[in-house]
Amino acid sequence: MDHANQRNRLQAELESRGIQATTQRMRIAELLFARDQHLTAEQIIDTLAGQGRRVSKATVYNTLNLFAEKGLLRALKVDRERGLFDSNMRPHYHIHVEDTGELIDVAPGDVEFSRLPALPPGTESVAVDLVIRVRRHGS
Amino acid sequence: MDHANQRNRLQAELESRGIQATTQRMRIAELLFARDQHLTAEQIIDTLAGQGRRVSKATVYNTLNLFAEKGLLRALKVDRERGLFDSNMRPHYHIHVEDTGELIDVAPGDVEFSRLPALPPGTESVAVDLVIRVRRHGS
DNA sequence: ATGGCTGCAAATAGTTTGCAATGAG
DNA sequence: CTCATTGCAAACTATTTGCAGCCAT
Repeated sequence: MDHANQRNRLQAELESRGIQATTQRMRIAELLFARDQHLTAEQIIDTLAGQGRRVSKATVYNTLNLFAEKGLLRALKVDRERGLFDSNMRPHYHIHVEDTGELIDVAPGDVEFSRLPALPPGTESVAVDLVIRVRRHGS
Repeated sequence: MDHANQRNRLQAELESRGIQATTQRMRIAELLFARDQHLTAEQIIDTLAGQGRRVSKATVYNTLNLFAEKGLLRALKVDRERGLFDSNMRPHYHIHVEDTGELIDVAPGDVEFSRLPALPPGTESVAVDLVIRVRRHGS
């Protein structure tokens, strides 16, 4: 009962954050949290549709925003055109390959800061977003 | 003739990059390059309008994209809603104050990396975008 | 019954584009 | 004169919202 176990764990996770584990939300959660990944709203809609598990655009967006607000995923804004939702909440960084649009995860251990700026008084750091933009040689 | 000097320098800069220094482009350039700053397209339109130097939305966007393409400014995508155009092309980083939307420049010397990831083979780094997101304590 | 959730379609916001008129060299 | 640029309005895209019906409790 591995799959059912996974579902139960997910459901418990949602409910522990005050999110009702409805059918549609569970479908989205199962897809997103199957592994660390970054997906667009459209990819989620299309993937679910391809599985015969249609969820409306409005519900997908509402759910993604709800999840992000509740700390289950992180909304990324790497390129101008689309938003990404990252199911990996552990600290990590990204490499953005501009030629392909590909977004590669960088393990937190692969980046180290020996110096960081003082923050404005009265504020605390919420996140450190690092995106290394790369391009194929000579393009 | 300091102001005229500044204009001439700007005009030469545009032309050296193959950009015709038209009236509208010069207005936008004078505003943007007066100092290091990040402006939205709307702020530029409104500021120019307030000076009685109306430039159409289409031209503002076309010009900003052209400037960015030619390496005169950098398009930033810090929050989901609006794009920013940064007139400071020197390497630097940002602190984003989430409560206010404010974007603060961080001098390059205030950040130091003691470790960075290997890049995908065949690619070279174009930029390193670092945004430290902060929030007022307890908000 | 009640209140939240879903889906549709319409609305919104930022940005882009087609095209006729205008401007620069 | 010729070609690039401008401005208008319409188009577009991603995302959000109003609201009626639905579902679960």
